[in-house]
Amino acid sequence: MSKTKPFPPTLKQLLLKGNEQIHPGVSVDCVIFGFHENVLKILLLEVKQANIWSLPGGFVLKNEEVDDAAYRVLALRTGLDNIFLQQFHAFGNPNRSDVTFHQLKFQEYGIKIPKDNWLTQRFVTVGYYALIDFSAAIIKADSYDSTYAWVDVQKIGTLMMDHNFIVEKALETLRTQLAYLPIGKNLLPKKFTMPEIQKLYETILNKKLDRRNFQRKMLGFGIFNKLNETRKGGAHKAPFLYTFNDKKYQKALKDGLYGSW
Amino acid sequence: MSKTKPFPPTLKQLLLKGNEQIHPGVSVDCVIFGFHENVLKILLLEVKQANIWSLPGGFVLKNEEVDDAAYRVLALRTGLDNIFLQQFHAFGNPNRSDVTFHQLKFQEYGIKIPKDNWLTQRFVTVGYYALIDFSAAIIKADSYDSTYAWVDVQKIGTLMMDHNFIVEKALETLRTQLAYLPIGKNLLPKKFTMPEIQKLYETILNKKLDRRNFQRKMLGFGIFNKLNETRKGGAHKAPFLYTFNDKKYQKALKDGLYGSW
DNA sequence: ACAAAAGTGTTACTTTTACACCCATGA
DNA sequence: TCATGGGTGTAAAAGTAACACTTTTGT
Repeated sequence: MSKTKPFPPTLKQLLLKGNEQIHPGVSVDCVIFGFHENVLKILLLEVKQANIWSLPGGFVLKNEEVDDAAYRVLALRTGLDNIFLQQFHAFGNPNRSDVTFHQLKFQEYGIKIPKDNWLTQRFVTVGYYALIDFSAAIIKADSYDSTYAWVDVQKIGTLMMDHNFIVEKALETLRTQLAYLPIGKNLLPKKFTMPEIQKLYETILNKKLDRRNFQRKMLGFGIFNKLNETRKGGAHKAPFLYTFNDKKYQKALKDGLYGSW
Repeated sequence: MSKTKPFPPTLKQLLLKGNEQIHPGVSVDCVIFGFHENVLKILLLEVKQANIWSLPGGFVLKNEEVDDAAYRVLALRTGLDNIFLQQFHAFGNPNRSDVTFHQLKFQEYGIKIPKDNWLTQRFVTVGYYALIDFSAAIIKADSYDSTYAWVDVQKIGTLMMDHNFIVEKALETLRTQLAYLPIGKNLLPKKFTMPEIQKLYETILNKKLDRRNFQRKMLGFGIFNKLNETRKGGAHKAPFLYTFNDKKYQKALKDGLYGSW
């Protein structure tokens, strides 16, 4: 500890009185996906003092719906509201506790967290994944003064605690749901091209798809509007732009893309 | 209160010291499916004093994996071990608290639960569903002296708190997973006939299926062994018996039944 | 012998896959 | 003018859906 910063009252309050406002033993963690330059990325925060990266997460307030806690975290971090956010799994490993994380955080202020403080107990965390429009998000690091980064899902290093596992599970869920949910709306800008959404699907599935069959299938879902504009840019024919047909998109979200059986 | 029973020390301990052993604010609830006489049923417990039915559930111990808590509840209730048990959703409504339930329970012993006791706070519950062989289960009601019943999923009345919602969600999950998981192994006896498993599928999907197409599809999965025995009984041709091919079943559980994409 | 339900196969239809040629764009 | 990548259509293959007659069993 080179220098001890003044302990912010809010942090102190968190430590001593947090348990009065915070639902005990439960947290939320968000795997926030964005798609940028044809790469699927997730938003990570760095715990500077601990020199380790983690998922954006937070506590659940007493009297707060757990889903709302996740929305709160998402809005706090991205400035975005009204987003595709989906719970995918609860993680209940008995070793999941943020002891090291919190100790390092508070250590910075010359504070040692007392034994048996509510903060150091095991937290069961509920995992959510969000699909956001990369270009619309304005990321904020948190009061714990972390920094952030968008990291290619293919190149994620070692994360805090079981966060790598959580990301894996989120990806797995996303892959599964791709088959029956209209993914893309929130990951892509309003107007997008077929090659763009195809790239998105290929990235998520980690697999090349046939251009023509992909387009036929996608259009077959009937959830797109074809615009009379093209996106110029490359040394090739300019692809058409599409938007999601909101009404049909909402229906597909509810009913799924296939009936099966 | 006609007569107050002696307050059992274990219950008293639960009230006063439970928070020392129990992970705060989190519980598990199990939707236990069984298939009997061609009807899909779930196991419900009656809270006698409250005259209301509920899902079998329980607390999570400190240092206990949440999944293990669900296994514990399942084993406690059914005597069964090594069962298909799957987490499907966490329920975090801020109103979910067992206040009435617990009050009525303790009232029976002439005890009023103090305000702010750990028992009466909101619990976030993690929902699990299990598929069990109805004929193999030996059901135990719990120390809270409830009684139990297997109830047709089509005829479930009003349950405690949000338990109806939990059951709905479990059914929905089961329906979705039917498309890519080999359901049936745990719901059916070791040997079963095509008409039996078809009935099971029809019940879960709430839809009639074509006998011939169903059989072709099922057998196409390659996870059954056809036996040289038939099940006699009705005034009609005796259907053949099948068993699951364990090796291929396990593989299908892991990889799913289709590849898609 | 009759009613009830199971065994079995074929044909039409739909969906998926594989594949090739032409066209607009920017360098 | 050329390289790049997008637009488009068709034929073969696989999978799904629809459908009828025969067989076994118990009464």
